[in-house]
Amino acid sequence: MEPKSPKSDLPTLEDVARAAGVSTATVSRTLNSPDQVSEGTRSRVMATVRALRYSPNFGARALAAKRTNTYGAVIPTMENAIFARGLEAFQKVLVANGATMLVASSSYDPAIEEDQIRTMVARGADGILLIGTQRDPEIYDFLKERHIPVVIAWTGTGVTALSCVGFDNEDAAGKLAAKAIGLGHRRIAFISAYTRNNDRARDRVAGVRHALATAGLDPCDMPLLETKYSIQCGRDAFVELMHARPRPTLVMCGNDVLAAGAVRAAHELGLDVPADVSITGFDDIELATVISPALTTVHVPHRKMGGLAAEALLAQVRDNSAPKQTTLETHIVVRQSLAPPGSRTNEMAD
Amino acid sequence: MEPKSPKSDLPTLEDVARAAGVSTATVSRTLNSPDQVSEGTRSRVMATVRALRYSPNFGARALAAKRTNTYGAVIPTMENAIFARGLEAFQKVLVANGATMLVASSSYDPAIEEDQIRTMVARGADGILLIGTQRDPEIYDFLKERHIPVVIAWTGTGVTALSCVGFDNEDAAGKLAAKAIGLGHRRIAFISAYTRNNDRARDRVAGVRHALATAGLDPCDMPLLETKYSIQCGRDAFVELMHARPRPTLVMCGNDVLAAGAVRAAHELGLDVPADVSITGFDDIELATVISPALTTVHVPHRKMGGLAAEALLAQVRDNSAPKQTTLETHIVVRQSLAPPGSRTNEMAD
DNA sequence: TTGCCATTTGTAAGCGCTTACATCGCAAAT
DNA sequence: ATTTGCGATGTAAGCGCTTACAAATGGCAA
Repeated sequence: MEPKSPKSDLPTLEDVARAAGVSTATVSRTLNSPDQVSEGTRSRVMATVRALRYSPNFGARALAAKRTNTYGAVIPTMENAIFARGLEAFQKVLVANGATMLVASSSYDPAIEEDQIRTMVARGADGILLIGTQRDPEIYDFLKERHIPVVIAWTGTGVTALSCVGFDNEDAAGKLAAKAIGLGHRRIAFISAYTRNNDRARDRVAGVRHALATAGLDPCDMPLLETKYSIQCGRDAFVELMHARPRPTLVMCGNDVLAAGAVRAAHELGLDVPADVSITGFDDIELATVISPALTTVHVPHRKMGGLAAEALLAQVRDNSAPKQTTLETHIVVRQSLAPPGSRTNEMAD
Repeated sequence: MEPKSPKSDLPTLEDVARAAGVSTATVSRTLNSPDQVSEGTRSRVMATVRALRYSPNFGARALAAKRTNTYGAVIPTMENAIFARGLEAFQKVLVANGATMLVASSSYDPAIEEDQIRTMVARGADGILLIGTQRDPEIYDFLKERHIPVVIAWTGTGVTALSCVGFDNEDAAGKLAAKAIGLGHRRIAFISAYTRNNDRARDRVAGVRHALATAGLDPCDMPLLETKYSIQCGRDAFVELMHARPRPTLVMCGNDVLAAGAVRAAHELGLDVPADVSITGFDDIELATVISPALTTVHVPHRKMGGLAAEALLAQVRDNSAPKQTTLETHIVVRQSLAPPGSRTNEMAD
């Protein structure tokens, strides 16, 4: 009897093999492809595995199999309900398929994002979830060179070589604007998240501009304020926009959080929503339903997007299938914050 | 046959060593403990690393070093702003220290949580973040046996052998209740998250009961409804509680989300908050500030908690330091939803 | 000069697992 | 009876890295 490793380490594949009276290959096979092992051997090995409370060593497995069963998600921030929702769904699907999720947030900073992506790859992620398409081409090359499957979420436009699960931000925003224009709004202002590194935000603005143009209005007349993602910022932006004379009859917001801030600001200014000014959001998170008036907004299927993204990624990795583009439908949710422009709009000034 | 193994042609440590004219050990050392290598060699090796765009293989490194630099977080759900906040902070500190975060959510299900914990360990997590203390002792044994450092967040009571970064849920809820009682409230009802597997929720209820008793009231008289974590559920619970006669003058809620639902229900019932009925929350998430009336609630330093949790874990792993218990302070945030019981409380019945 | 020590670098033994390939039985086919 | 084929199992070669230990080098006190 050879003495084993001096310290009481965890049982290894070899320990199991010895105890079960088979080779390590057989143990490995019963764990990874049970159908290649005969019924009898399989149950004997499994019993031993349980008896020894064996659990495969992650590093060794990753090294030998060149697979970690781990997927990375790089998102702007978890503190944004839309990403939290999507991530939760992404993670659920991963777990249901025996995989695990790595998460990193970039705070909307391209440099940090790039760093995080490289870290994910270095950590052996088998695939990566990214938000939006806009980023340095170099990082795409890096990913391609490393053969790391990628799925882009939150946008569906302009993606060809990669998988994506998104929706048409421009079209959705355009439709909401068109609806508002149909209600009689002509003086429309927009509060957007910073568009510099955010293709979704940019697309939404573009959609509204396009709707304006289609209705014969000049898109350049639309006051546009860009700001950070927070209720307070939405509030401040709204106050500033309300200084214009004549005032806008509608303030569209790039997301529900900014819209919530706008609604609050309106209250503070003594303006009634929607009688004095209409406000719209985008995303349809719970927040949109609890404020008063509740927000008319665009519903985005965040959970579905996250879930499908995981499936797309898994398919690429496990079945080595080709990238696939999926576009999801959005729809306008009509609540109380949008109404035809009211009569009090100008009289109440000052 | 050509093995289509994806990441096959990446440079290895050995490639770098050869190109730099040194041994693999030297390259490894330059990467992991640069101060053990002479200036000249170090720069030469680093240059080669950059030239070859070398990146260490994660599996090999984990196997040889028995470390992954990866930490797991097992939380109830990311769709809850309080956990999202905490996680974001946790992750940031990890990244700042060169580590990566694995995330799994349990949906408040102990069986799933246990599974996720085991998965994290199997995935080679160097440490794990857990929410609350209540779970099968067996899983704690498992963690101890595997020598996996753990940090418990969200509660600070009753933890001794493990690190924790939390606050006193019972005390905080008790103080808020005491304040309400001081304002004159006697008929207090409570809407709680399910307490069965949630020690935080249970502690909050206990705190209120304790305050009641201290004020000479019978804690058993307090109507208590347990429900799921959602605005809608808070709404339904509130409606049900309002059927009582005489009606409660204050409905305390175990968290802000339930409170937001309660406020909405009050509006629907034509009740003014706080004139007809007061409502309080717990957590102080943004939601508390955007609804009207804004919620009087307990502020919990979620981000700080997440950040400190990461530091506690890192300290245990890197410095092999002993578990440490940290208790954070909470404080009551006074807004508009709590006021002395009003005169209309009973008259409006019927 | 010699000896000793500190510093720098090299050698090589694993770490625990997967998997290509070899082997072995045994039933079906010839 | 011999051959063939195939499923089940074993053998052993790595996978790419870390690190204990050995070796080489050079400075300096004796």
